[in-house]
Formats: sequence, C-alpha cells, structure tokens
Amino acid sequence: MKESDIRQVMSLLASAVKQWDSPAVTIVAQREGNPFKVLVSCLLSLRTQDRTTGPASERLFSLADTPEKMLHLSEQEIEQAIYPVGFYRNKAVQILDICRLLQSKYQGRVPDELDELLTFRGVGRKTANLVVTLGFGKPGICVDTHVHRISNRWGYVQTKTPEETEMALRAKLPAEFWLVINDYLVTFGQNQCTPISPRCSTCPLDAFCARVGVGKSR
DNA sequence: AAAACGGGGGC
DNA sequence: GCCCCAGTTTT
Repeated sequence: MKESDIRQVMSLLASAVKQWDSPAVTIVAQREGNPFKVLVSCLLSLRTQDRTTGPASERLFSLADTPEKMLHLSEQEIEQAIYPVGFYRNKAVQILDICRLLQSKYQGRVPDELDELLTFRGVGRKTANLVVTLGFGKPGICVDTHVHRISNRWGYVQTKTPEETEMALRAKLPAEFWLVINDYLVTFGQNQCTPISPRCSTCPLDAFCARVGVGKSR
C-alpha cells in the first residue's frame, strides 16, 4: 500500500466495519472518560477473544466500579463475575493487585502518564495506551495483534514487534486516525482480515493490500 | 476432534 | 529473541 492511500483505506474501513457489531470495542468505548473502567476492561480482554469480555466486564462493574469498591470483593466473587473469560483466576488476582496499588500509591486514581502505567505489573503498551487515549483523551496509538498484523499485511509498515508498529504509526499515520485505528482494525480483524485465513475474496481493501504474511501459520 | 484465538513477563 | 502462560469459540 502506498502511503498516500491511507486516507482512502481508512474511509473504506469506516464503512466496512459498520456491518459488524463488536461488543467489546463498543463497551470499552463506552468507558471513555473513565480510566479505571478502561483499565479493568483492558486487563480482562488480554489474551482472550474480545467478544466474551463485554458482558463479563458489565457483570463485574455492576458489583464494583472503583478500586475501593473492588477491594471489598473476594477473588472468588471476581472469578465468578468474569467467567467465561479465559485466565480468569490470574486476572482476578491481577485486578485486586492493581486496585491495592492504586489505593496505596495513587490515592485510588489511575495515573494518566504512559510511563507510569507501564510500571504496573501486567500492564504493557497495549493496555497503557488504551487507558491514556480512551480514559484520558490524550494522544496515543493502541497496538494489539490486529493493528500489528493488518498494518503489516497492507505493507503500510514493516515491523517485527507491536512496539515497533506503534512507533512507525506514530511517525506516519495522520493524527486524526490515531484514536480509531484500533477500534477499526479489531473489528475488521475479527470479521474479515483474520490472522491465518483472511477472507480476501470479499475484502473491500483488496486492491490496496500487499497480503504480507497471508496464509502463514504459527 | 481439532484448530483458531490474543499480551505480557521472565529470562 | 524465545518460551511460557488457560480457556472458550469456531470450523
């Protein structure tokens, strides 16, 4: 894909994603302006398929929606609320750990600095960027496997790690798309441009795509 | 029955 | 850079 094609690609993408619902993305978006909810939603969705995490975070937040309230819950109560999200045992422990940290060192408030968030156990660049952008409205690019895979597949970037992708996109993706790129590509990646067997024959972006890594198994 | 799926930590 | 981590959903 030529660099000059990006606006057209984003426009096609904006139309394409409307045909699918993506519960988790929608729900995370509804957390906009609430950094704690963004953070917890994001922790829940780590290494799981996003569609199961929407209802799970709903159930959890109906029990507790602040670090202080969350700490009144037992590990088992959290596990039950977030089932059937994968890794639910570890995630219950991790959520409680982070709530304790927020209470003890941050007066119960989620910090708005990327570097501060990155010091949290279990918070990497994907999570930290999502908190900073959706939670606090600051500029940032959230690179998950979909953003990484698809922007490479297009040939728009050539990178090996998600962090390199983030830096490459910071350098060349117009700022107006920073907030939506993750939202678009998660939905697009789940429904059309899947990792191993993408549905290229019905893809609206086919003409722009270099098909890098298509068919590659792991 | 089998393959697909999706971040971060530790080293 | 490489390996490990658990469970649900799709084919």
